[in-house]
Amino acid sequence: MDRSDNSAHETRILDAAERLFYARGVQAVGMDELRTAAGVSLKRLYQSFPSKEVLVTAYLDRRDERWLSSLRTFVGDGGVLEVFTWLVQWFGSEDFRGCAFLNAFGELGDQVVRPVRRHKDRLRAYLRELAVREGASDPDLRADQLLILVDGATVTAMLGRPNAAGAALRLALPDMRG
Amino acid sequence: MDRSDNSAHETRILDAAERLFYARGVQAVGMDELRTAAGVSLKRLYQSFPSKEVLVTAYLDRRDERWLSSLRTFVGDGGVLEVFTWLVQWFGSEDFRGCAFLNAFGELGDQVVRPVRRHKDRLRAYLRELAVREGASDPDLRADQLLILVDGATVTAMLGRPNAAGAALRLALPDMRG
DNA sequence: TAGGCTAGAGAACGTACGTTCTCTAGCGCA
DNA sequence: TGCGCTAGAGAACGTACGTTCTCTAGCCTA
Repeated sequence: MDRSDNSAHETRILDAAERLFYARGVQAVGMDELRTAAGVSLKRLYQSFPSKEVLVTAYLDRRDERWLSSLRTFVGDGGVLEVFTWLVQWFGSEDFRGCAFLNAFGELGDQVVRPVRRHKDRLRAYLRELAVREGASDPDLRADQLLILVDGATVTAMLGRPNAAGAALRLALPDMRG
Repeated sequence: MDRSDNSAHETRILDAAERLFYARGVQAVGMDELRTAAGVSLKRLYQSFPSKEVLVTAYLDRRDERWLSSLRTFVGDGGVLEVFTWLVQWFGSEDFRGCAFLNAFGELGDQVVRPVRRHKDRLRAYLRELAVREGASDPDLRADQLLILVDGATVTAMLGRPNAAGAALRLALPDMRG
């Protein structure tokens, strides 16, 4: 079995891990259930990821990559308005359950602080780019504020408030109409 | 042993539960460690709270009560500025580790959704009072926005950004100086 | 065809933990 | 003094789960 097959297995494992960990939390999902969902043997699962902790980190890192690049692609040359439009779509998706990174941190604490912080740092860096692009007078403050609005809207939406993204958008762009 | 002694035990148990659950998460703390920290026997622990799930709910409900009444007391006749001043103090406290309710929800999901939602509903109701008091034209929207700012600042502060409360305050009161 | 390598299925192992049970010491009271 | 009640300490039980081990079937090669 060659390298490309191996990474195909890793992909299947990470797909299952993301679906299950995000939907139900890390500790609620056992390695055995994960093996079944991924359709690989326990042996191969442990060959690909030598412990659950390693798998959790890999899950978060890949989610960071994909989540941010989905956002970037959607926003394109746009700005803050497009960010919140993307959030509305995300919040409305069937399996939305808040921020995977905040949830993981609440559950596992220091054990995942590195990938969680990395994700939020990268998100903030992107928001700072947008702040610069829109000509903010203090891009660092603006980035902090946008991060607060994105995370605040996300956790509020998680608990079922329908209009979280809209309310946050009006704080981000107070001069908007509508 | 009479009723008042019993509730003294419950207080000791809830004190230990709050300290340990908040600091390390619910699943990371076993009933045995909790018993030791509270200084009661396992038998009494289970007499007071017949299962861990019941104890977790009681912990959250009591924290809701105390957290909100601490905020209310501090704010007094004041307004949004005082809310964020209180947040700054909270964020700076030694054992701050984000919002106990959001952390519990990330960890336990539907199992705690009732007390978590209850807490956020009560917080939003209080913020709506403040919105009315300050003469907001749309108190419901204003309450949603303040809730987003409070929660957003809390999770951002949890991950180590120093000025979260300040940045949020400037969104809440854009005309503030300083 | 024989031999050995690989991979999968799942049994097995060790540990942790929620919950219950047992044993004993002390105390109130006849 | 003897009896019974209570409470505490911690052993014990059952289960779940992370991780490793075993067994077997198939396949590649000489």
